[in-house]
Amino acid sequence: MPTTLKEIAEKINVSVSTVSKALKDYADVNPETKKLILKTAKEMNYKPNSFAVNLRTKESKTIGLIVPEIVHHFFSSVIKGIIAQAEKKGYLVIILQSNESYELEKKQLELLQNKRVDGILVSIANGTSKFDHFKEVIDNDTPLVMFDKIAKIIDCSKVIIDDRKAAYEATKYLIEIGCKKIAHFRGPLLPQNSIDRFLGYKKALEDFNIPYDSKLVYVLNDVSFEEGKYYAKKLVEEHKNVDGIFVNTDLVAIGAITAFNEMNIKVPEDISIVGFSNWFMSTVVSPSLTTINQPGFKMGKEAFKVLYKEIKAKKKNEKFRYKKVVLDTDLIVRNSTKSILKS
Amino acid sequence: MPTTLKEIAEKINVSVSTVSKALKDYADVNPETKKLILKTAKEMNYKPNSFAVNLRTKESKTIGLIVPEIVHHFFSSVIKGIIAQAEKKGYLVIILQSNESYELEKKQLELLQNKRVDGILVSIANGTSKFDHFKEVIDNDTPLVMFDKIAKIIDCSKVIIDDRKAAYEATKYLIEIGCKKIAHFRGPLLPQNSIDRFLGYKKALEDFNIPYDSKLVYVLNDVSFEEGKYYAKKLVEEHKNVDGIFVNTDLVAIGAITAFNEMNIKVPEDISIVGFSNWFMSTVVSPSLTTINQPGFKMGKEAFKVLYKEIKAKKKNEKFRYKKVVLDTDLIVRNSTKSILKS
DNA sequence: TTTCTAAACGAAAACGTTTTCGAAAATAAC
DNA sequence: GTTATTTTCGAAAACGTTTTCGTTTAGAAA
Repeated sequence: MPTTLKEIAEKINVSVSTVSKALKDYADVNPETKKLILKTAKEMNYKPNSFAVNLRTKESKTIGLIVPEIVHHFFSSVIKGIIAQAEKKGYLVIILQSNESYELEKKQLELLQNKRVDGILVSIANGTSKFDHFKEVIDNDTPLVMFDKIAKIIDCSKVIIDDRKAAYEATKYLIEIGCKKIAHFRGPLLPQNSIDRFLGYKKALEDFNIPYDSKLVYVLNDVSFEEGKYYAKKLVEEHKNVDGIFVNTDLVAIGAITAFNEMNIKVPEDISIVGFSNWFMSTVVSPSLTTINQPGFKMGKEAFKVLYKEIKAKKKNEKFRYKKVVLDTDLIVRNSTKSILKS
Repeated sequence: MPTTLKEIAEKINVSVSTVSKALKDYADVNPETKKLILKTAKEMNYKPNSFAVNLRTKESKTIGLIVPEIVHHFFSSVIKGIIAQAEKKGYLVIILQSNESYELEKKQLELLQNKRVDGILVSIANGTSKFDHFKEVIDNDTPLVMFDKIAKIIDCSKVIIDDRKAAYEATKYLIEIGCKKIAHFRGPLLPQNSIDRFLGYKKALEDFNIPYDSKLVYVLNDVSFEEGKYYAKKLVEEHKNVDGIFVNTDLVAIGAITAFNEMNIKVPEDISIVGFSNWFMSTVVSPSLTTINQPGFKMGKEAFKVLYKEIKAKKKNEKFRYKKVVLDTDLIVRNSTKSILKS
């Protein structure tokens, strides 16, 4: 049904090659005929058959993206950034979600390679601890860049934040406003981010001569509102005089705030809370949550930019070095923290 | 670099056709040779070149999806549903976002058609009031289904909720718990959903003999937390004894709750509030928000199912009737509403 | 006139698959 | 032994591009 080069060619009695060349602005076609071709192409509403173009050029102007979860403020921000940047460069984005599962992640990675996307963007599932499937992608010569949840062991480009530094800043801030006994709520052991945030917390305590107490570190079973509530209650049962908490994730922090509200413990007067991620809901909760801003949109844009460079380099058979982009985070002070220093 | 049919054929001295047929389980190939072909194909790690397959079969097993906004609890839920269902059927999903802009939506629709996706799923931008670009898609014989934000004027399959009925239920509930003076916060005039929700509100008042007062209906400039706060304050300035509000969207309702909290007006004791959408944050705010659950994930699944049927029908040259799927909503009662009837 | 150059075009291969159709070989029927 | 049928295979076209390379023609140079 759609117009083809052949039909245009027949209509005005030239060859297919000439039509193709005219449309692609080759030099060896008479300006007059070119004009005619362009005109009739428009008249016949010609649109190149992308399947044929893909086959010929061996590229699809499409990339694949795997995220652990789509319904998630941070990841959807990243997705938005990726799509926005990709669109600028004429690329489309196929999105898959691993549901934090290693098996799914692996299968989807194969799926994307079989579809022959030009490149792949991935944030690793919590469930993956083997990384051979990523190696295969790289061996396969498919450009790959990881973002946010990365595998340190895999040699490829990465776009991340400095979790450790950000956690350090958050904890340091609590110390600076006068907190003396600072707890930490963290997620499960696996993802590197959890570890790094914990290490940042610990380092800040050390640097400011606050003794580290492992009993003040709570490892949650999962990152949820309920867990936040539960452990906030547990914390007040088990400890007295805790005046600050650095929480792994906003959602958990909000759970904690809710629990404190219910227990009539005043946030921030009695206890200051700092979250992590700057989810939208943190602006909306009462008191609004002091947190670390994780630049999702920007991370998405940067991730695509890096991938784009790799795709271009591969096309020209150029060598390139893997890049590691570390994005700045910043502390956003809201109403869940307050200085308790006497001035 | 990747293995082709030709390479397999040469290796074991058969023709390309035979290899292809063996891999596709045609009847006219000797079981012995078939076994051999399958074996060597596996050894050589053969993966069909999807570009060539697309060109031959004229389908890409890929659909396009346009949403107004990705960073949005409802839409990301829909996206998740679409991707999940598509994956089951072996389809991939290319996602674009219109940013509520007509121009972008139009351009992206063309983009997807030029990419020759097998079908398109779309939720219409607030900014579009002309619908010719959708007509073109249909004339072009590309399966199209609209969801949530649809164009009544366009004849195609649709998956929606009954906004009017849901709003009716919400308002009816407020009446049943004893509210006598019920305000309504609504979004801008354009999207049909806003209108329908308003009509449901109005109808409920009529049915229960509560006089409709247009001064109690506030038309917000945009759907935001701040607008919710602003109009909540305005409401208490302009009216006394308002004991219930039906709000267009959770986010606005949460803004209103926050404003009431600040003004020391007790929710739900002094005023009951019902939202709309059941965003995740509604479970997390204090008091938690009574609201209408909008089944995003299910809507996504259903939308893909309908599209899939159309794709299949088109492939077999069958006629099909456009389908209209109306999904159930339900009222989720939480702590922002409370009966004020004397028992 | 002949020779050379440049401009303009087209033939054809190639990308890798799918599928039709005819041919060959093997087997069955007679 | 001949004829009919089945089984198995492969040639080739087709999908719609892109791109190389050769050919033609016109004009310039000699």
